Amino acid sequence: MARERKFTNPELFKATKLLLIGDGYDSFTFSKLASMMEVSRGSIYKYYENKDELISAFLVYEMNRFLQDFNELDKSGDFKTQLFLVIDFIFSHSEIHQILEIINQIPKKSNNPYLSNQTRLKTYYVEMYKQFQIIIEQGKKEKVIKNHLSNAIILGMIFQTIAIPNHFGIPQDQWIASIKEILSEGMFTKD
Amino acid sequence: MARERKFTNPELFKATKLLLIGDGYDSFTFSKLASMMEVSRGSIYKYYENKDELISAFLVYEMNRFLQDFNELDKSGDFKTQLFLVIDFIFSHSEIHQILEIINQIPKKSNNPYLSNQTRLKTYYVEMYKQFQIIIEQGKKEKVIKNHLSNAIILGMIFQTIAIPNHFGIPQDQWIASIKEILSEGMFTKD
DNA sequence: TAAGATAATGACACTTGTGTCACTTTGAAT
DNA sequence: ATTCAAAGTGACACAAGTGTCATTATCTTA
Repeated sequence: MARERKFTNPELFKATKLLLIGDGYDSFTFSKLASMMEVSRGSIYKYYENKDELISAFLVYEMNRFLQDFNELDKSGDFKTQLFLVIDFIFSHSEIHQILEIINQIPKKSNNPYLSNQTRLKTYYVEMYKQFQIIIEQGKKEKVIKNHLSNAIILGMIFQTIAIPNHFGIPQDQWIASIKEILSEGMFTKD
Repeated sequence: MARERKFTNPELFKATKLLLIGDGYDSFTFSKLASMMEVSRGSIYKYYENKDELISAFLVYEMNRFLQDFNELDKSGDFKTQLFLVIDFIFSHSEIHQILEIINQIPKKSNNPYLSNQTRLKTYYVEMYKQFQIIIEQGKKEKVIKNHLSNAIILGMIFQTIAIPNHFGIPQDQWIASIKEILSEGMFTKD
């Protein structure tokens, strides 16, 4: 017994993603979003009180999907296969790097009373880290990964590499192959 | 036969750097800068037409200093020593990563007639790349660096690593040592 | 087909930043 | 001491984003 909605939440998030990845957090405005959705700006306020609330909800949505996809990865196979599978996975979800950066750009306000999206985001973050830690620990146990390297640096290196700008347009598969090689064996020749 | 200035250019750039590195390009405003310098906003307009012009000038200034410092590095010693010297250097100038990112955030306008700061910035960028390329090429000639890895990816890996967030507060020297090790020998144990 | 619940709209008041400029202040040179 | 060029100021008009809300539109169901 009500009017039909002109847009769904997933549609909203799709447009949000485009704007966020294209222009970044600061340039994101309800005006742009509304005109992209061909909807009045006021209507968005019916569902989200402001920019930060919408973006938080969007990030939760994205992280959720990311973790879900990650959990569906094939967990069989030896460690090396699994590590490379994970690297491929991260590359095929390369927006995750920008998304994680946006999380830190949302100003922390002490407004929401109970479990706000902000807190939930942190939970997801920790959850993601745990998942990766498990794999790394396994690698160390199997003595494939050097034991004296901290998990933090290994995780950091893997995540950071997806953000390396490919200025010279090297083909994606060659690019990824090189990264895998450097991460595992380094850039030096064997002596 | 004129009044004394309340602030010098280097002072202006110092404050600019603080604001840019702290809050990023988008949040940078003349208001904040003026209040940080304890000067009226209008006075800054005496020297720079707008935010973009000031930031361009600042970036030129910073890149200049960076390249100058870089050129003063000890160029003797074998390749490995030199590479590690460069990595140490980049880490001790870790703001360079954020500065390079800001360059891409300045909107490109077709206003300035001749050699604008924007073009000069590109020149510096290319210049910097050349300097590093030379070292890498030498490494390849000396057969220390694997020949089949593209310079782009080697440079990218080195630069990107300085931006890895050290969430767990691992001591700087241990952190850098790990990065050097991974970059050169990888994270896998020798089989 | 009329009711009424919900969706959407657009105008309003407010905030923050921008760029300009007539005016005031300052201090070195005469 | 006076002059005056350059430095500095703050008010003004404008632009763009924000959040609100009375009003209008649309769809379902009874």
